[in-house]
Amino acid sequence: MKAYVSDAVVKRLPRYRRFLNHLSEQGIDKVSSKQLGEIMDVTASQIRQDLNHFGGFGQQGYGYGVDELSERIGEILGIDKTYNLAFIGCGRLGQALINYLVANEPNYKITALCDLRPELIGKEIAGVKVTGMDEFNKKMKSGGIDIVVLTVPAKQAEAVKELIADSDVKGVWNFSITEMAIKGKKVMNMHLSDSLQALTYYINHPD
Amino acid sequence: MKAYVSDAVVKRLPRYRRFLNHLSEQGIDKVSSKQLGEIMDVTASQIRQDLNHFGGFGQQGYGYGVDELSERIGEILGIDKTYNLAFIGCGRLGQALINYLVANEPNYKITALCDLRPELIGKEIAGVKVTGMDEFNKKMKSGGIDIVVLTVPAKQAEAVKELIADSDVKGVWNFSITEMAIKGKKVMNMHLSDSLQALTYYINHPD
DNA sequence: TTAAGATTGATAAAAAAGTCACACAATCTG
DNA sequence: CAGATTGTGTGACTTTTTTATCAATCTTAA
Repeated sequence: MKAYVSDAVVKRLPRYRRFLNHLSEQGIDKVSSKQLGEIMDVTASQIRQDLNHFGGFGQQGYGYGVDELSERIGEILGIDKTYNLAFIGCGRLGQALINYLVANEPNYKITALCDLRPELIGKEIAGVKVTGMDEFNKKMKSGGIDIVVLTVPAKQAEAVKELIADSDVKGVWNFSITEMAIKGKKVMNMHLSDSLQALTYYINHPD
Repeated sequence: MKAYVSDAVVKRLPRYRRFLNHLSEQGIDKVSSKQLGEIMDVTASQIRQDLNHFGGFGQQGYGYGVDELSERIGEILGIDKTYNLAFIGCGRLGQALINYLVANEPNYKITALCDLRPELIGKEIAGVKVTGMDEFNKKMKSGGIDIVVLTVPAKQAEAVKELIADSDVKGVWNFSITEMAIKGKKVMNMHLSDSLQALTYYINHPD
């Protein structure tokens, strides 16, 4: 078990898992680092080295058990445990993400929802009632929320920064245009349009 | 003008632009690389070196004009020109993205929409009618679509791969779980849940 | 108008981070 | 037992980031 794991490795873990799950769906139950590398377009070396950060999951002369490795990577990521999510902003994007998580990521529990728009307050989404900010603040302060998902305009994102900073929330999945950095909290800034703009660059600069 | 620009630089360009636009909104019209670096938490050197790939946009002894630099970066990215987008999949995520683009990115024109679900076909979103696949195929083949946005389940994503490969589409903004690589097309694989899983890792491994 | 100070554009070089190839004992499969 | 493949380490290599220069030239204030 290595002490430090680089961002590059962490980012690759979910990708390994995705390909492993795909193999599993195809009924394939074992895979060597060489085979997996060919499918994923990375070197066998890198796969073995990445996994080596966390210990040995394979068997010499055999390879890796597809389901087992997927599960182990899940444990490394911590996605075998459950997490309570609070959504700030329940517009189209918020609802799309809720929808997506309910369908694909059962370990992320939708626990609290809020929005400023009166027409959304009181509405039930994925079995959870949308509340206004006052009630939501109380819920945040009473604890138990692990991750906040921010799907609000930049201005409102700024406004809830302090609320998050004062809570025991551990992470923020930030889809707002604002870039967040909150002391003591992990923030994943998504910036969807950045990626569209980068794609646009590449479209205009084919090699 | 340098020949090769690394991915890392391209990815930073939209971020520079975001911060510049934020400064502009605050009424600030000039900024030095040093100041900008402090705000963005990067070194002044990196900013100057990144921009140096594309030519000089600043003035000695003065700094950079905020609006001008933002505009220039926009030109480098190519987002000063307009692009025609086709959406494959008009569920919640598709609609959320359409909504977002209409509000924030006027140069990306929603041109064609399709979905398999009968209840969506015929519906109008952002002034464009959702069609079934047959009609959509025709539209794709007749050309003029620059970017396809994929917001469908993995299975359907696989099915449209060929359609995209045979079209004159230049890029794919892929939100499906499938990882795409299409010869001659630029693909930006989004994989939202990968980032949530990486965030989960960091929550469990605070430093 | 002029001098002082600031800042860019450009280049080079050093440092850090990340990737890859190779090696080989250990040990599993068949 | 033969063949395959992992776990692990090492070193080379590539890519990216950072630091350091310094002439050119702009702004600003006197």
